[in-house]
Amino acid sequence: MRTQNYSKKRQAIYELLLSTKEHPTAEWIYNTLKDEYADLSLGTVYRNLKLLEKNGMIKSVAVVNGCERYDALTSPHSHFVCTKCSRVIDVFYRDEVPDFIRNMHIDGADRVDYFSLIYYGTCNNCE
Amino acid sequence: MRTQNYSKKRQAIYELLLSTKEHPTAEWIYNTLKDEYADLSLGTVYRNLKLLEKNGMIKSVAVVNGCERYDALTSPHSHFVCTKCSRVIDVFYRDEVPDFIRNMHIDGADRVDYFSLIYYGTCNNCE
DNA sequence: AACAATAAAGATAATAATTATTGATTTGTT
DNA sequence: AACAAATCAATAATTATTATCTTTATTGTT
Repeated sequence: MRTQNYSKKRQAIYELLLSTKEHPTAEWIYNTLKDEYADLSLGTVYRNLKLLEKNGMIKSVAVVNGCERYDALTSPHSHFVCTKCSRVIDVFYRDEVPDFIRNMHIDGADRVDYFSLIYYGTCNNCE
Repeated sequence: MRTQNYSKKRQAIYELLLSTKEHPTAEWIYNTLKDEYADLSLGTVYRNLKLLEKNGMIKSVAVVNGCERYDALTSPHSHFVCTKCSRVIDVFYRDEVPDFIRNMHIDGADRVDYFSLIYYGTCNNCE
């Protein structure tokens, strides 16, 4: 039987995403993995990110400076984006918040599937 | 005296944004205005959007399908994005929501300046 | 283990949105 | 009117991403 994720490189991309809290870009993943996989190509990274996203194994959490940022942590949480260094940090909300937000009436919407809550500001590293 | 916004075209871009709830892209603005301003160029639209944004007169509210969407309504509110037709709809939350969110503790953040809350789903038009 | 079928990859070209450059034009001030 | 600064159009350049196409890797079956 053919499993969903049998290729070495796809597996490496997924595991790298699982192991980091960087919420990396395709470029970052490519640069990180090309030491181990010398023949890796950027197109492969993009292709597999799209594929993993479609399978629900990873999520695109934000577009920062025109670059898509990915996360293998798919449980509901939000993010903080540093407007100086573009760092993306996980934010876990208390249970009440999603309910509060979820009950919002939206005029013109037929069905709400999900929402994205992103904070912007300055991170610790940027003082 | 030279006011901040004295050029005809910049004024037209700003007023168009004020008059619509489309949350348009640069392209949309360009196409809408080029009837009246035959010699308008797309670069001018981009340049002035950046400028108006820097002046705080407009806001970038989301990136939908890789396109930046702008809004002249700068009072705090959030948005609904239709994942089928890319329509962007204003969502006005109760006053408590910002407070509730603002009190959230974010580990790694030094200062939170603002946040963005975006809902995704299907709009009325897309049934 | 070998083979054929299929999936995945690399290399490269193509898109698409946005930004930068440059030289001409408009605007406000003297 | 003349001058300087701001703005613009046109165009070229960037940058992130996607598509194409040929080759290589992986899998299930014999």
